[in-house]
Amino acid sequence: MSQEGSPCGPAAARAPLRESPWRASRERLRDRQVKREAVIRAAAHAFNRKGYHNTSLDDIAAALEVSKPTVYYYVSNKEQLLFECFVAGIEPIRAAFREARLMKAPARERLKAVLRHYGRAVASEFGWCMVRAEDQDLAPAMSGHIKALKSEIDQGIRRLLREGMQDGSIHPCDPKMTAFALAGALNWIAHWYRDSHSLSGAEIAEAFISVFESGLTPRQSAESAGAPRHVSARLAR
Amino acid sequence: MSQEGSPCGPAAARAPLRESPWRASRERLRDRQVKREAVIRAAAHAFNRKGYHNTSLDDIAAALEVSKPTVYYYVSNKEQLLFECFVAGIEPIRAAFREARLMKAPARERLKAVLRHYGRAVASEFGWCMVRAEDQDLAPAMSGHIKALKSEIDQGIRRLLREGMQDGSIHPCDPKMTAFALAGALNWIAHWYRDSHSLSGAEIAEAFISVFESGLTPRQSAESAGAPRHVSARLAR
DNA sequence: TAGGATGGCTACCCGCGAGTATGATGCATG
DNA sequence: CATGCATCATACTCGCGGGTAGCCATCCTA
Repeated sequence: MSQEGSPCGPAAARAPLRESPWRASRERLRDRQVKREAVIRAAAHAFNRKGYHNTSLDDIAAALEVSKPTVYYYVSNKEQLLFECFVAGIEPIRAAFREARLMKAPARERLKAVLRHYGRAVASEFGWCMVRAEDQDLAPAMSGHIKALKSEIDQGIRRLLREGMQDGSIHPCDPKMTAFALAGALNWIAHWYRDSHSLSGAEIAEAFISVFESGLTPRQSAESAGAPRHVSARLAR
Repeated sequence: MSQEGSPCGPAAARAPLRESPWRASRERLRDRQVKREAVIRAAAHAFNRKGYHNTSLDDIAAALEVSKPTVYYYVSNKEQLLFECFVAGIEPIRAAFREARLMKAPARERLKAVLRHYGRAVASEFGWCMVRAEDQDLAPAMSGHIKALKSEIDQGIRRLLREGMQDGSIHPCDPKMTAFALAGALNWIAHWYRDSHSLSGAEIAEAFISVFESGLTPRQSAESAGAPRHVSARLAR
């Protein structure tokens, strides 16, 4: 996805047999897919910079140096464009959950692995669209899809939290609220990560995870410097 | 702000002297202020439900059972309406910082106090507007104001974190990233708190704070139930 | 080389919504 | 009663932007 020169697997594999009469048409199909993705990426960038409502399809077309009907040739309407960006943003997170399910490790480690991917996804070029795809902006059908996908993520986090509380790797907590807190913190990355790209998505995720993991209260099992003296563990009330 | 019957101080104080020829005009002025606030609250509610861009001024006028020019009689334009909602949302947080500055307690407690107010503010009727007031949607002037106010909050949190690390009440951490994580989690409340009002803003803030405070990793200084056994402190890497 | 499929452009339609011109009503003052 | 100010409604302008109609170019296939 970093450059357009990434041919999707099957088409590239069958490229050698040039005698097929369908070669050209398959190539065109692949070209079309590449262009379609370019449109979606251009939309994502525009939404990033100016927001969904402040981006016109003329803007997107201009960024691609084509005209508006060309954009409409690849996507049916603006709403679908947002939806595609959303899916592109959220898919890596779903993949992270599938991956985590195969890990044989305590739930806290599996959760951390998911959150790492989550953070990277939010900091990616589709992060903004994923995070900010509002049900208010979309017709009921798409809104339903998006809600379902978001809920899937949310439930996945809650499940990992519950599993962690069972296997003892996670401190007892309210899974719902905790999942909201974790996801919220990570989602919010999309709001401030546009201009200041001083850190990579992975680095941000790592920093956040370390906060989530140990919390604000100092631990006497000092693993860093710090000298909590007159304030030891829990102070008031 | 909870009801319209809250007369601002000075006007109410001078109400007894009815002989003043300016009484009527002052009363009208107060009425005007009350109505203006009603307009702003109506706007906030509409923005809550449908978002800024999907709310027309006709909608707001209809909600107030007046016509559009009436709305324009109290505010100069839509953008200013959003700005007023933003300020109404963020002001309690600024107040919380001022209040915290007077507290004589470890920084972690002062921070918690601020975060409690923060959470309540985000869950308030202006929370959505405060959180979602985009610089992209506003002219440079207002955008600058908003950015400054947001930055003020951010810097305030960072300062409390640093102070906490100095007085030993807060675990060593990167103040910038940690502030982002805290504010992000709380900001995100505005996204899911619209429909499901099962918890109050204060309750949510409390739940979040307990997550931030102790983190996910179980502590052997068990203050809750739970039996972290085979996984004691820090597991891998 | 004809004919169809693919890909693209110019030029348009049209509705929505921000903002306004104009004037009516009512109330206080003189 | 006349004047003036405050308040609000009807009815409008107008530009932006989503979406489309219709036409042209190219290239593959027969």
